[in-house]
Amino acid sequence: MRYSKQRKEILEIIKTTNSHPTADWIYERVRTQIPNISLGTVYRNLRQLVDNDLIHARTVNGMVHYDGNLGDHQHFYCTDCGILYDLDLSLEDFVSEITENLGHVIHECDLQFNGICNSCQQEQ
Amino acid sequence: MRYSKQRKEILEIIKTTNSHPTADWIYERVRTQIPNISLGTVYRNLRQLVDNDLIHARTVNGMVHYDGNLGDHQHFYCTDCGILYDLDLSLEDFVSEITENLGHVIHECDLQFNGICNSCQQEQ
DNA sequence: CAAGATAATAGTAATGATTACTATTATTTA
DNA sequence: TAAATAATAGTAATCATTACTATTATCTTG
Ligand SMILES: [Mn+2]
Ligand SMILES: [Mn+2]
Ligand SMILES: [Zn+2]
Ligand SMILES: [Zn+2]
Repeated sequence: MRYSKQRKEILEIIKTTNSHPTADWIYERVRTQIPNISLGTVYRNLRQLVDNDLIHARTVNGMVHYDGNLGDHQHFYCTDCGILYDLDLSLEDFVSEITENLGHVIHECDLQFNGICNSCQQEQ
Repeated sequence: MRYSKQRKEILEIIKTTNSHPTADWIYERVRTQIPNISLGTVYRNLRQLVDNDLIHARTVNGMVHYDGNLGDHQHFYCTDCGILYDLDLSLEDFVSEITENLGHVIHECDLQFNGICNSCQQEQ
């Protein structure tokens, strides 16, 4: 992976913002530094950075949000303002942490594990 | 909400399958019963059924999967075969349940809460 | 420091899932 | 039965993302 100023700038933007920006937001932001950058370049770099595990991607409401925080953490998504908050929870008491300490109201708990299932392991 | 045979058939398909089908899969399936049904009709009905809480929708890998199981449950997504398994976990020991009892290998834990955040509640 | 090798870019076209539109048809209600 | 209107089929439009291509920038190696 070579380092272009486009790639450096995109990575810098994601690393220095904690608002989980979308591709379009990043595109508008990087254009203030590199006005003639292509939207295709932004998407291509985002995919490369995700593939090389330099950033993370997560889909919220059908839109991909990018995350420069690589540490193991969870999120709270507000369906009203659309902010995707970082959470750092012990799994035992995460519900009371959110509702009592942070004061958020939980409408939905979206919990999903990804990995390789039992039957797929048998086949290898 | 009136009841057309298209709507009845779509709901029936989702309620009687536990494989979390996509819009396109449902479209192909319902076409065996109603050959000239429109893809637009499938999408329109899926949205209506979700809005009226008769089915649930969840996005996995950028594709929307529909779920006729309205009970509170979690999922295990296999990145190899793409199967989205239902889980019914007590939150205390869900990891050992998945790894030890079910034999799946967890690569990712995707945990997200949706609701109304503290600051949004203040404004109302 | 060249110079060749090739990864990355800008610009644009294509894709694919979903939504919008419109004239027609089916369902409900009285 | 007939008016009111929700739903439909078919198609066009949208929008995020990906693919393509000729050109440019970066890396490597002598
Ligand atoms: Mn985060
Ligand atoms: Mn399910
Ligand atoms: Zn909020
Ligand atoms: Zn599997």
